[in-house]
Amino acid sequence: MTSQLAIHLQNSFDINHQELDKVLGFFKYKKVLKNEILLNKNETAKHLYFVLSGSVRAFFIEEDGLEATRYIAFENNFITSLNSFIKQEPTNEYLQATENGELLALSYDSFKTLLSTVAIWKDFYIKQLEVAYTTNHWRLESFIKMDAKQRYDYLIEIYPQMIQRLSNKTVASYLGITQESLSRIKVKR
Amino acid sequence: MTSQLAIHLQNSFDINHQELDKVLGFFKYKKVLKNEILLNKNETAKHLYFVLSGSVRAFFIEEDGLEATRYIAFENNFITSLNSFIKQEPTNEYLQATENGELLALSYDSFKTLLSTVAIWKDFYIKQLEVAYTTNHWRLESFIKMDAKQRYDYLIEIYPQMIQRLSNKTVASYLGITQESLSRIKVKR
DNA sequence: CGAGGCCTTGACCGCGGTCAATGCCCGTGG
DNA sequence: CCACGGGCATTGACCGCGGTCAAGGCCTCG
Repeated sequence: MTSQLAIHLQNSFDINHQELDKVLGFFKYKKVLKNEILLNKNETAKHLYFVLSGSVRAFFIEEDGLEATRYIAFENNFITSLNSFIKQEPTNEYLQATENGELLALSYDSFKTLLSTVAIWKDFYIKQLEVAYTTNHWRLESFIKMDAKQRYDYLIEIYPQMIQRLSNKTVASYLGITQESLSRIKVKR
Repeated sequence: MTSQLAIHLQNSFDINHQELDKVLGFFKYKKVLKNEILLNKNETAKHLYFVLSGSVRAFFIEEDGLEATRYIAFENNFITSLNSFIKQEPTNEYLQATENGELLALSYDSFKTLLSTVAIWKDFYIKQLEVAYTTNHWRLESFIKMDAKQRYDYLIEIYPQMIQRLSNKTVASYLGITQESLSRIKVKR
């Protein structure tokens, strides 16, 4: 089950077989059901997940009870509550499977071990941080310069799978609007 | 002039004198005037700046001509157009001094050299990425869950210097609102 | 087959943007 | 040193996007 991750890593890094085996050995397979919670608010993120199939989202709940989705990881992407994972402090967000699927989980301890024992793992981590930063940066920009309809149109262009595979409720919470607004936007196209 | 940076690095890292000297040697001193542009849209970010005094902001211009400020660095903080710097691709934002001040500039080539020759520099870079990610993450969250007045109140609490030292126009563009709205918010307090 | 969650539609409203006018501050040059 | 000009701040009138509340229909799953 780790071959999918192996391919992913080899595509991104010049990693030799020894290193690869050592890295893969630390990941644990995990099956998840739609709506299953992987991490709760106020807990500390103890795992970094690699999505083999299905999808996982990170979201937080506002005072008024509305959900806001920060990030959704599909196949071959990593996800965790990064702020919490980095500092090993309690998180303010939830991780939840948005479809039935399969994951590979890397514990924080294993992550640290890899950082200090496998040289290339530092480069991997840097790459992850760069991607996470870039993604977030782009999202912030889109929130500032686009209205809801523009964000929706752009999402269709960039991540059509998000609209196809997820509920309107989840998509709306990712766009930062209510279900009702999303519903109205869709008829206007 | 590099002693200020030396202190900053020693506070954050277990860096020895050899490494420190090597690192400091790559930074170049630069005096800047208020409103001076350090990087233009469509250029590639060739430097990472450390702010000795004054402040520098990163902003982009929306289609309608409105400015949106992404980040403002005060004393003892680093700034660049990170997406552009990482990939050495053209940026879509501007870097501008918001006060008269002094900087230390590290070129991209020097940065790469440090990454491959000074082991601890990788840790420095990881730390920078983590901080940049965390800052951006927090900003995105504040845009989603707070209205303009709440963001302003929070800014006063967290970065009072921003309101004290910068023009309303700049503060408004950082809050993602117009000058007029900021003006109205201030009388309401 | 029943129940609860999701989606849609309508009525209403408030936050923040737009446009415009005026006043103020400050840097620059005669 | 003063006069001028341009950018910045404030205030008012107006409006539109998107949120809120409510009702009704549909789909899914137990």
